[in-house]
Amino acid sequence: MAVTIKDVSKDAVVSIKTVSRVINNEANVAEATKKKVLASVKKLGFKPNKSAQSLRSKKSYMLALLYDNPNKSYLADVQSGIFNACKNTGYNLVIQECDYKSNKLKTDIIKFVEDFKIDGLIVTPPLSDMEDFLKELEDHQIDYSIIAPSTMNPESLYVSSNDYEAAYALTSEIIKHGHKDIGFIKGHPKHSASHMRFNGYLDAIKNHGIKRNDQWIKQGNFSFKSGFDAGVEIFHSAKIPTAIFASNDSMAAGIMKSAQMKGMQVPQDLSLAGFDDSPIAHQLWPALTTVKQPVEKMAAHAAKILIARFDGLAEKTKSKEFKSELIVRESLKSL
Amino acid sequence: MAVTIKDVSKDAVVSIKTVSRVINNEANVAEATKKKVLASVKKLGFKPNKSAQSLRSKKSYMLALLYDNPNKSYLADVQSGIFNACKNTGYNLVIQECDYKSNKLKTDIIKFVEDFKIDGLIVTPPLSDMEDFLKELEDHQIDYSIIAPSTMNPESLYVSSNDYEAAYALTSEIIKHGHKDIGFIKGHPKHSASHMRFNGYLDAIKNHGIKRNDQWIKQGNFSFKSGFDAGVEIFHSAKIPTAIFASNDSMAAGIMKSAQMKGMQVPQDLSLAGFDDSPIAHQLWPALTTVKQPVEKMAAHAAKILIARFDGLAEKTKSKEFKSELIVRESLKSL
DNA sequence: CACCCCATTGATATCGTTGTCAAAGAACAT
DNA sequence: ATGTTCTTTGACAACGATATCAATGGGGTG
Repeated sequence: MAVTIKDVSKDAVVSIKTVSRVINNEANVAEATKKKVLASVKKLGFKPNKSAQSLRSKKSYMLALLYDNPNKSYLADVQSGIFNACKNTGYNLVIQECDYKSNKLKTDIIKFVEDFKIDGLIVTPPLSDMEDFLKELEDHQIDYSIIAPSTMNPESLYVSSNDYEAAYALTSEIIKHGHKDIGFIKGHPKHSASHMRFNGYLDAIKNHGIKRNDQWIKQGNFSFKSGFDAGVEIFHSAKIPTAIFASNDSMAAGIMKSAQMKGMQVPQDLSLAGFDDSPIAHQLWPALTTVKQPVEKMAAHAAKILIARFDGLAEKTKSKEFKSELIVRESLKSL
Repeated sequence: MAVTIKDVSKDAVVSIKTVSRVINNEANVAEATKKKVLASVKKLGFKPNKSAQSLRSKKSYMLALLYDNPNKSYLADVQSGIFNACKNTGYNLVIQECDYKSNKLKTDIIKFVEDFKIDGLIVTPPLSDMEDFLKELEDHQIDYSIIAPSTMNPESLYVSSNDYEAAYALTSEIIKHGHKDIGFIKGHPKHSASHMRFNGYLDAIKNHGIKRNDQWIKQGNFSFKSGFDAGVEIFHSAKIPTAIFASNDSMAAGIMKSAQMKGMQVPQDLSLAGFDDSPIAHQLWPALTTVKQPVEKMAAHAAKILIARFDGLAEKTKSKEFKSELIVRESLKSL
């Protein structure tokens, strides 16, 4: 039989309520009492029973990760980060796959949260970009923390990355390698990251005096196939760019394939850049020049600020922007 | 305030215990009573409170997925399968990352299970191959279900795949394409799948009258780098095989890179095959010939048999072997 | 010195289920 | 008719925490 609060109270010769006060860090407990109780807790190896706590306090100690993103490596990183943040906090994570296109999305999620008494949500793109969805959560007083928000509302909890700057930097790097004819493959239109990356690209070429050529700018959706298709289209045009910047690595891989099928060599005939530094980026040959976001750290922080809010420590941990890192690999060549 | 068992008992005019009996499908409830109660449950939208159930019944309704596997796409698939199986069962999943090399592994996991009162474990390779670890679980009477066991103990719960046969079939397919000089890259030695795949390869070449050439057989560990290194070694030898079968896709990608860096073309100069059908398999060019396992379905089944055991339905859902599927793509060429 | 206030502590009710055990009634055997 | 067994049902305790509210006592105030 496990150790209960009762055992501790006996051992420390105080009431169970006092033990409860100590383990919940409540105010108004004499320092001496606190020490005594903590000693007993340690001695007996007491761990509060989650079910009993939940039952009485109406909290589940469960966070849920909402996602609708086919990128498995991204999902794995996000999860991993959240798990690390949850460690030793008493909170646990459940994963909830969603369909952002479903018109039942809102009601389904509300129901899910209420059924499981989820304490808070961690929302990833593209759900994080759906204003009406977030509004609905607020209307139901559901706490949430956003990874990659589209607008940085100072009152909401979020972690963001500097996609615009990173795309600007990567584009500048490509230009620095002597390229002037640079294509761009846009990401999924529902992800705000797509627009930030695109704007970074646009501003970078503009500031370097390069004119935008819409023949080389294609709409993709972050999938390999959309990259491949975009490549086929671009390589069909009269003049072919010397470099292409795809909004993520999968699409860059698609372009690489379409280029190679056309008999072009990367990077000799075409330089290529992606975004995300997913596993494929370095497993391709040539390996992709790309941008690495600290996804795990971001996810961990998203979880931390959410938990901090529950525990009334909102002051200490705040929303934050994370910096990405440029990774230059073989797929980018100087002209 | 949510609907409780008390509300239902009032509405159906029975005792709360009888409601409890009905929702737990206990025996010895008159058919008429059962109907009456179920009607009230539906009418009021009653959902048992998990915390209260857990507290009283000493069950957490939580399964844990144990893994120590760098393959993110595999992890995502396994998870996804388990989540699907959990849906509507009342069970939830928590993920636990492990370090199979840690000497604290056993005690850590036991502690984890006891702290969180985990009802059952789903164990993936390479943990599933550690006999002593599994023994320890049994000694502590912890229920578990294995994905890809090394030995199929009829008394334990498991889902397996026919790695041997699949490797045999794939090797035969390579031979059918006219290849006689076929290299092989072994997987991580701690994964039983590695040996099954290797044996499939060995038996296939033997039965086709091909002699084993140990210069073309290299030890890998499922990582891209180990594949790359193996490729470098092989291509360094006097005679180079016309085809290489790597025990997974990442290693095949590594070989592809090392081949291309040597100026060899795949599949013109070298045919290549992988295993797993991970995302990279079709994002490479040429796309990899490989073997696809129904990982999601397997994981779902692993969860199902575990839950069935808890619910005393062990008879209906049993351990099972799943069949893999050969996927022939561009990387394999006829000589 | 009497009074009040506030910090500290504890007795007990409570959360929403399941477990125990006994009672009531039906069914069957003698 | 009586005793026995089995099925069905309910009253109440119990799980292990937190919440409420009252009791206690030390310190400050007039």
